[in-house]
Amino acid sequence: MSFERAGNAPSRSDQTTVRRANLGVVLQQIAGGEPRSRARVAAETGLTRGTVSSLVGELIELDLLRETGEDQRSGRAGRPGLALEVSDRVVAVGLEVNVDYLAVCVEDLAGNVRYQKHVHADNRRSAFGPVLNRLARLARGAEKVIAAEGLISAGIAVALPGLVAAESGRLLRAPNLGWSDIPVADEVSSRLGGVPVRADNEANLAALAEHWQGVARGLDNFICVFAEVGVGAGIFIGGDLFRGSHGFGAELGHITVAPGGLPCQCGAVGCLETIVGQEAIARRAGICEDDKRRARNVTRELVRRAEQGDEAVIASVAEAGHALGIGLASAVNLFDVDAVVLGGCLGPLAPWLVADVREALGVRVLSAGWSGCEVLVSEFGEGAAVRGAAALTLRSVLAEPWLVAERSISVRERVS
Amino acid sequence: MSFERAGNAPSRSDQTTVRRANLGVVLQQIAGGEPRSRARVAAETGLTRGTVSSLVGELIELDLLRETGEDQRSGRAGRPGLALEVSDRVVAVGLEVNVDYLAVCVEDLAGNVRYQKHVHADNRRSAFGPVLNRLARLARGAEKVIAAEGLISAGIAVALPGLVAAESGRLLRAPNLGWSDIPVADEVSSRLGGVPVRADNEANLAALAEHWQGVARGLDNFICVFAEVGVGAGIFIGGDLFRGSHGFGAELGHITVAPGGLPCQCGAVGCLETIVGQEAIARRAGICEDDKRRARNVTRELVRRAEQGDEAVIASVAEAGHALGIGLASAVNLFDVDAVVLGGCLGPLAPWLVADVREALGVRVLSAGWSGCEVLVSEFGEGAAVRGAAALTLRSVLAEPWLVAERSISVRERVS
DNA sequence: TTTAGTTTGTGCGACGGCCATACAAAACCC
DNA sequence: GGGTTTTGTATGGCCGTCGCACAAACTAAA
Repeated sequence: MSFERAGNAPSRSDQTTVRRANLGVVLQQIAGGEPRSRARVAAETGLTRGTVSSLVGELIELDLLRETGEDQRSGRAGRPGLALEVSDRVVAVGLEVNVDYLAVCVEDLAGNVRYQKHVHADNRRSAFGPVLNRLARLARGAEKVIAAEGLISAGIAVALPGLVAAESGRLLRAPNLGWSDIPVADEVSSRLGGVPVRADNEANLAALAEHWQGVARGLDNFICVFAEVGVGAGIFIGGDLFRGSHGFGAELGHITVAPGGLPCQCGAVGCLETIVGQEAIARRAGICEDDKRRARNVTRELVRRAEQGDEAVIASVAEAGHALGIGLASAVNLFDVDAVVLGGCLGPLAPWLVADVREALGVRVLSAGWSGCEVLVSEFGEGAAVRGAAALTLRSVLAEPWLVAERSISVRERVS
Repeated sequence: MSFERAGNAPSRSDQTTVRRANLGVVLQQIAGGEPRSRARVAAETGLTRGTVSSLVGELIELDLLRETGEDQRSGRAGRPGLALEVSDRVVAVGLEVNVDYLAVCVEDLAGNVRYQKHVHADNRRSAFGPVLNRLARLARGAEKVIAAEGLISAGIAVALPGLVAAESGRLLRAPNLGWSDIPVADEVSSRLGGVPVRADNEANLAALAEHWQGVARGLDNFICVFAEVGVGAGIFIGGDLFRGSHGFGAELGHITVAPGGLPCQCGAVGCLETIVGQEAIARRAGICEDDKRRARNVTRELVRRAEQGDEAVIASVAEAGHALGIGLASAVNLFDVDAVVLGGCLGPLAPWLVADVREALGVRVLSAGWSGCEVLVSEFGEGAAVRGAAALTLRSVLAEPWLVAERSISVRERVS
């Protein structure tokens, strides 16, 4: 008790703190745009050319940067600089467990997808053991590719459709999978020989993906709605994922939008999820269980019918858009974000609901007159969450480059 | 364009960065609890005793710390340490403009109120010029006290009932004052001879006060509802005030809780403010304009009648509690905070609405099972916002102690 | 009273980081 | 080809923390 620090006071600094911070600054500077020379990085960051040289040297040593020929700035006087780019050798593995599929991807620091696999599987009523076994098999496939191409894995993360305690990687509750209180990160880790594994909510990771390589690139404050069966959201504040005190934040699906409405699984009444979820839309549109089974993918069926002009579907989707707009307006009034990204099944359905969302936001957002809140549509298909899982690791590499040394050592030990 | 840094990348570090960070760490450590010796600070922060000695020396030089006799740890072996405490000479001035009063306070780093004044004034339809003149007169009174007692002013901040752009200190819109787009910070500053002045929303500052010296001490994540005529909120996330992208966040009053409800001033329908605001409660309780004028203070009248068992009032307040609970549940589902603080007129009315708020939160907060969200009642009366205005400056002194040198120099120049 | 043991605060040299400066290399311009 | 400009590196200086040593001040025990 007597040794705890008051509040969340920042901890002490040190010369190594300085070094680490500057390693991050330089790396992010170079990763954040086109290739740059050392001199340009120095000018942009305020560091000296000499210091940047030293930092870059260390980052090259760590395989995080590489020199790629000359800077293309033809015509100007002076010695040309050597272009520095982010390395294509350091990669991260993303995994995803969802209701009807499993997925892997391997992505490098530059944002290129180096490997990808997506397998259908009805996980609704499977026990977690066999499902995680299959997931681990996918992961080992990815590791084989990584080894074959001589890449360096910086870490593994899993996207999960439910409430996740991000620090421990424990899945607390996933109603749509029927799982509860499962230490997914540890389970996956032990199946892969003890490599460290992280886990997080799919909506959070989808938001991360949108920020990393999606439509929200460059936006530091936005909300990413991620609707499938349930409705989740990932919230970016100040360039970082907002998780709340306990990591249970952003439960947009359980905002009350219809106080006298339908009962929700969560025990309350009139939650957004009872109107906007895939199932809810399908039900209102008169799509029965048989139809769903035949189509295998509810969203695709909805899109098909909407394209054919099915009025019941179009009306149902529009109703979802309206309710979503109301819920989002509350969220925007609270978070004052620059943009809202519609993801998951809302992407394909966007043509029939964006207008309603925009209208509701225009009317209900208090600061609409000062700061318009854009409505963007995700361009990832089902891949947002896996991509985000990889991005989780990649972002932490950029923020804390010095950790790569430790990470890659542990991997090398494992391989040898 | 070519010189902007990618995203919100942290800027470069330096040895001075280290020094400044550690000055803050040491100062906050000492300010955050009972008096401590240098050795104890060293043990708690991880710094060396030597380094702490050096840092403490500089902080004493800046008048931020002082040695107060010996550490009271009788009985233990060894040389006793010299107790270090936060100085009582550095103070901040808080100002407040509200609908029916103006206020000042002078508070020191230890949280003691050194001076305080509260004057009634109907600012509803006054032009801003005369009102700010009166406010400046109050501020000069405070400055006189500061000079007389040999204190050092670290800054001035103003609490305002409306939308404020915190960086510029500009009041964008205050419906209840009838003001819009007024550079309050600059106006007050020029009336005080050019001292730097900041301005912020009253709800934000009330939240700051609750965190600084109120019921939310030690809580890093909470929402402070601040209801008077309008309903605002200040949100603390990770130990800091959350302002959103443009500083227009936390507009809890304009969350939709009754989609088919009453029209709101803001143009939307069914906003929380139409049910929970002072006027709304009074209207439902059947308190007419004459009653209000006679009582001069609507809240006190409501409390009086509720204490006498007036059923219309009690029902109206309970209805407000219910609606507030619904709105807060949405906010808690999004922000996942540890606690909710009821402030402003909700403090006195708490006995007749806390139960309803608690119940609504219990039912509607998704994570209620894992992490109970406490409902706390503010103990500040009308003083929360002024105290918060002072706290705004005091907190920044703790976080950035080295700035005090510059600040106090500018003040000394002004005085001489 | 004396002695040993413990804790505190300070002084000194070392180490590690960045900055300023100087300098060679590699382009462009005339 | 010489002058100019820009890049990248090497060197000495400055600053801040760390580790260590030491005197001061107190407790406990002989």
